[in-house]
Amino acid sequence: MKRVLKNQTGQPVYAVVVSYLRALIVGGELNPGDMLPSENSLVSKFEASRETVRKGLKQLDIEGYIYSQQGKGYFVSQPKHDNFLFQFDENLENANVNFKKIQICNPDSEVKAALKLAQKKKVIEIVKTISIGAVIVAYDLKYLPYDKGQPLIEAELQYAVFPQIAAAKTAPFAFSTKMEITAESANQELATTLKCEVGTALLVVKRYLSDKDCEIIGYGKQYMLPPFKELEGYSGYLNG
Amino acid sequence: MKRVLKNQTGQPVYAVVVSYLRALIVGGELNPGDMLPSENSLVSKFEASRETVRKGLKQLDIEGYIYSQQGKGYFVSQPKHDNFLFQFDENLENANVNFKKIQICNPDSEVKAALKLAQKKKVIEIVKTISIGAVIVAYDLKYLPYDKGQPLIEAELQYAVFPQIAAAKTAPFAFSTKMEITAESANQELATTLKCEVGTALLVVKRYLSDKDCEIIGYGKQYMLPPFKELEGYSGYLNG
DNA sequence: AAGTGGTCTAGACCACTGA
DNA sequence: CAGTGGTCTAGACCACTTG
Repeated sequence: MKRVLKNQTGQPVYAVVVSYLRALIVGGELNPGDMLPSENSLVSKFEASRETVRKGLKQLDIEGYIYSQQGKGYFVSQPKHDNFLFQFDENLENANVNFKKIQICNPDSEVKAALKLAQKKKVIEIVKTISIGAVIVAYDLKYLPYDKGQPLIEAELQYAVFPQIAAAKTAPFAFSTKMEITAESANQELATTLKCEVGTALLVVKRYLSDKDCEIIGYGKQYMLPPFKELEGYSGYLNG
Repeated sequence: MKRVLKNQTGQPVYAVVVSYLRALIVGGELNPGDMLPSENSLVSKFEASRETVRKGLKQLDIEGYIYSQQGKGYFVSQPKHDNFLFQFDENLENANVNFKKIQICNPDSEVKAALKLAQKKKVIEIVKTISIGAVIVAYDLKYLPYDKGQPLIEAELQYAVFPQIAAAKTAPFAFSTKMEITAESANQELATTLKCEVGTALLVVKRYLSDKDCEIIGYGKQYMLPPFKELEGYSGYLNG
């Protein structure tokens, strides 16, 4: 293959390789399952070293466009349009956090199950509401296993966000979270708290925090009042 | 620095570098904001070439543990525990898709707004329900702009999933999706369709498909009946 | 055996940062 | 200025796949 592109723009050579191949894929000239040109032919085309070409191919791999099979070649991936990335802000930006209470209590059956607690163990409950201006948009509950004699540092827990609370117990990278999203009708208590009518459909986000041994270290539940608080996610390619 | 680890396992050298540094981060010896050893000191420690060390550092970058700043060094990232990855299966596995109807119609104001349509333009509406055994768990609506004279290929659209429909109009990688999640109470029509009571809280997923010019090429809305259909997402590290 | 990708090296030059 | 990371090379050896 003859070289087809010059590096006029000051872009690194590997970035030119990326742009060239990504354009073929996004443009539909190369489709899922198709084989890409071999490393060696790209080396000729771009008059670059093999490692440079590989750097570009690695980038496309990271971005999800291609994958490689040793001994065979590089292939265009099946696009994953079912994977969505969400950013869940426990406290919305420009929202006020209204701390309600913090206490040590006996968990109800839901919380006990979520935290996988032994029979008699108590939990720390942290309750707050989130509001925008005068409108209450969410009601937030968090539960942590309570170790006997452990001091209860209200000041630290009041405004802390869930991952911070967990990070206090383990290293910042040593835990993961599972989230469940569902819908519930507001009962009397929720309706009073959120100042909505009984029966209003609420968006519910449950979070389970686990440490690296997969022990559950926290359970949280947030009731969100549409349309004031909803969730947004994104899926897609079109990078670069 | 002296070399600390031998490659006894047959692992590539760069993978040893990754394991070594990741253990420091997950173990809490290196914390967000901390500077990592320089490339050259890792070269000495592992008796590897600079490119090999860089390959390992690149891997940790991809995994979200570290980032680099030219002229300064590598640093431990702030963990992002707010980012969740969801897989939204339009049709659940082991579920039955019950095709309801497909028609060309005038959009109501919601659909017109979602598709950003000109005044008189018509849309294709595709309606189906999803059930598990005898239980209807979701009601699915999709809307596509209708171009005059365009043939309506029912057979192709009946069981197609949204990304497939979109891919027919553009290249497989040339579009992206935005998703909104909210909750709604079942009205009379939804209650009848989903065989639930009026007022039941439903989970609602809206999807907006856009091509690479950011033109909206499809709008979908799915009403999901908890607890039969909900959503699950994951956030976390602990890789490797 | 020929072609593919996977790992690794020893060196080069550059751009950027901070003392 | 010395030290950092960013790009790039020309070659080597290996493991894997296919004819």
